[in-house]
Amino acid sequence: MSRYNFKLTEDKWQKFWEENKSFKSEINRDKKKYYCLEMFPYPSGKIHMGHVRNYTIGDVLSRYKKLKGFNVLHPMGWDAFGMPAENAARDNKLNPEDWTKSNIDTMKKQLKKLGLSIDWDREISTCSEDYYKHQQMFFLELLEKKLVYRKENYVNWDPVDETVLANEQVIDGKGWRSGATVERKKLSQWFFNISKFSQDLLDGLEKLKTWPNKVKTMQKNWIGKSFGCEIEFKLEGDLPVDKVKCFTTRPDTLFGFSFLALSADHEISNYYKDNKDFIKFKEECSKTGTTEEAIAVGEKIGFKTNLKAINPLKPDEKVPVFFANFVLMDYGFGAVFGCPGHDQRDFDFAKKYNLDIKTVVRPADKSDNFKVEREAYSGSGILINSEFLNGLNAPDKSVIETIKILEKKKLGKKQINYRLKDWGVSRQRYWGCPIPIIYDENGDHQAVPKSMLPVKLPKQINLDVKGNPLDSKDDWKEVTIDGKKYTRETDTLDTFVCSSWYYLRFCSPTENNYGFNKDEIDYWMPVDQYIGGVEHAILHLLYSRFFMRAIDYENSNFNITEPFESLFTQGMVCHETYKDINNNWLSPDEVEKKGDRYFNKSNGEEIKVGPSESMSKSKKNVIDPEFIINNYGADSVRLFILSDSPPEKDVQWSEQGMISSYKFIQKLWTLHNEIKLKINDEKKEIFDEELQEFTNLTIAKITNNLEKFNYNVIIANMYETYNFFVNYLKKNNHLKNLEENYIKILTCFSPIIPHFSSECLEDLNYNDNLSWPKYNNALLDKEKINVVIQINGRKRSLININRGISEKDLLKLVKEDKNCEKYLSKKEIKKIVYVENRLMNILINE
RNA sequence: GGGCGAAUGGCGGAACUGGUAGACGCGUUGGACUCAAAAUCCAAUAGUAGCAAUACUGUGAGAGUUCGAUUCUCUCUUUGCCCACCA
Repeated sequence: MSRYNFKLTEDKWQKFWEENKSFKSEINRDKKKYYCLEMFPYPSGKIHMGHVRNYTIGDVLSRYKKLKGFNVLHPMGWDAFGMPAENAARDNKLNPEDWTKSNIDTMKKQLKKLGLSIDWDREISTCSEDYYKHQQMFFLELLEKKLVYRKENYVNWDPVDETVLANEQVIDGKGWRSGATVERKKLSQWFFNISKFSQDLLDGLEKLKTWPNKVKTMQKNWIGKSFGCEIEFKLEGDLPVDKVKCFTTRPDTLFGFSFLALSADHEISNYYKDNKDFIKFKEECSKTGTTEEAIAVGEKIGFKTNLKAINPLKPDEKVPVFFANFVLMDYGFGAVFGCPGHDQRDFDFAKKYNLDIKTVVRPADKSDNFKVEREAYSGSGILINSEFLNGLNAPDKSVIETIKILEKKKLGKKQINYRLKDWGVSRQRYWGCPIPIIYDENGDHQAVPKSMLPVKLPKQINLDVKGNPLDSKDDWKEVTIDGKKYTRETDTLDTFVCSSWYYLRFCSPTENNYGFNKDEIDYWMPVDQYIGGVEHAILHLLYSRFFMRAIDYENSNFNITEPFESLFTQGMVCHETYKDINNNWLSPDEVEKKGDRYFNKSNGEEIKVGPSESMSKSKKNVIDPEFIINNYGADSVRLFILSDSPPEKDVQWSEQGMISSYKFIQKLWTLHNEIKLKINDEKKEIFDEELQEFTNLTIAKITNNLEKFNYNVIIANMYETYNFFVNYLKKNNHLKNLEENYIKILTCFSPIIPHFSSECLEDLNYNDNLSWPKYNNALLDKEKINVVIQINGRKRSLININRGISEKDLLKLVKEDKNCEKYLSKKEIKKIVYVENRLMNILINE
């Protein structure tokens, strides 16, 4: 017998699958479809371990479903637009397209080495004209449906690079590249009206039974529905404004009203734009750190106006009006009614500016003399000091009652508010999908005629300019249509737009007239299982859910509204981090372990070992998958990446673990050859029940664990199976039923280690067309079973009996049992709990 | 500040619907093979006591429900993740 040569075997099968188009998927209405999708990768250069984990999980599922008889769609593509390409191209004097395409080539080869069951004929890339053409059409469609609009909005502006920065590019308030202090700047940008679907997106979550609750909760919070009331406050003062609207969830505390706070961007601020103190105040506001935490914890500051606001329920009561840094312009109406007694933030503000703190809610167990002192009381209770509202239960009853009263008096009305904001999709970047809009000489926008789509990105581009490179590309920017001159929109679309509909494109990747073909969509959609990182729990998934609704809005193309039927979020791949004495990060292959200590390979210095963290280039704690695949083989890598932790949790990369997976494949090969010998044995006469039972149980376990994503347990089942066979074959020969059972076992292993299984099956003259073995439920219950005997709840013995023995007969055996005898003799039995075939608990007097 | 999880040997983790806690792997220890090492194979491995049979303790802490709790309920501790001045 020769050693298992993973290189030859894996190459052979990968070639076989490719040449035979083993994973090609076509509509077949006689079969049930299964659409398995993993989040497509960004072509950053090389695949990383996170990809290996993600795509292995998806591949196991796809292969399993295929064996189960489903018509499986398992595609792969590239999320190919984005900033890294632009940066890398500028740094290396390349073209973003060339950089991206070469990365795709590399990564595609690497992914193929994993032996994934992917239909590569459906490969798509979002940076191809063929893809973004349809995206531009969608954009124009949404524009027609008024789901796209243009408005002014604040952006992070880098004054040195003259460019817009994404939030993650702002580090400590400074631009990541230039180091210049980032400014807020108003720019006119394109928006998708996602907030129109707030309620619908919220309701849709209810239908997603197999999404992790964690993700659903995050989306729910992100949408942020709150029930309350809009109230109009009359203003008095020396300005030509006489009223302002506020949104509140607690109108019932209106008698605790002691100030009104406006956002510094509120329209009333226009009257103060030349006021020196106000300008100073605004500057002060922008100083408090930029991190969200700093803003949340930061000091509350205000600017007092000469205005007075009138309490609508108590017209003789007038309170001061402030501008305050904690009031957000884009939530509610950019104005808050302050009730310091029952809101901590208002309380802090009132303390600082010496405003009244009125108590209008008391806890149920306190008297009406209760007074808010050290901190606001925001719990439930009873309304007090509130005239006609006194005695109401707060907040449940009192809020509804108050709204009724306000509505009757025409002072306000019930309102539901959402935190979800419209999606700004403009990016001042070159490497993205061009927005198909042109501006005429008056600056008015209009759609690029559909016949002129796609608006192609210019191939030649100078990236060494300030701001958006497209802005400087005059020969591209200026167009003449029917003799009229226009200027193109130079903003490109957020890459999240590309990934919001790619799952539709996979269904009909070559459809030329439209983004998808309805027949194909009807057959393949929705995605039955979507798999990816939890970092996309909010934006990507919400945008995709929005996009399905938006495309369907007023069209009704689809029978479905939710794109992803099930969602699985896998954990990250982690590794220890290493630092030398100068606090420089070191990569694992620069480090050598001797005993419990670690040393730098090149100079022998001792290394500090840090905590295990998600693999990242910046911390250098990365393991290159290609290197590992070349060394140990794809099956070993697949085995290891699944073995150590449940797929939804983080997994710790371990060289030891990797080696042991490699060895396991070798051991399986040795076992295979032993089994083959015994299968070819001439004298096959014994039909063994134990083997039959074991195989049946194993199939049951693996099947159930596959269904529940307990992939780590499947690896344990595989080891168990190996151990069983090794011991079993030592004792048993001339087996008639060995071949049949072994083939079933190999089939069960094949989703995890497909190359190895295919090789073994072929070695025994079985072809690839096997189906998933069924297990027999009846056979799961063995004749002879162990029953636990407890005495007063403590395990005292284990008795091997025939299934279904009566309580009486078992008790007899128990009394004879030497372990139980000493506890039971001369003791009175008070009670017996008998769970058939499982356990007997005998209660006695001690 | 708000929300959602998690806590089991030296480590990663198993445990169906409340019914034998610690499957499987790593590590460690001992042994076989070898001139030796690697590889491989065999055995042991929660803790305490014991030669052993066995007994007691044990799933973050404390209570509760139950014949019986890793699993259900309550309180607390620690920890992770997400969101964050959302009116």
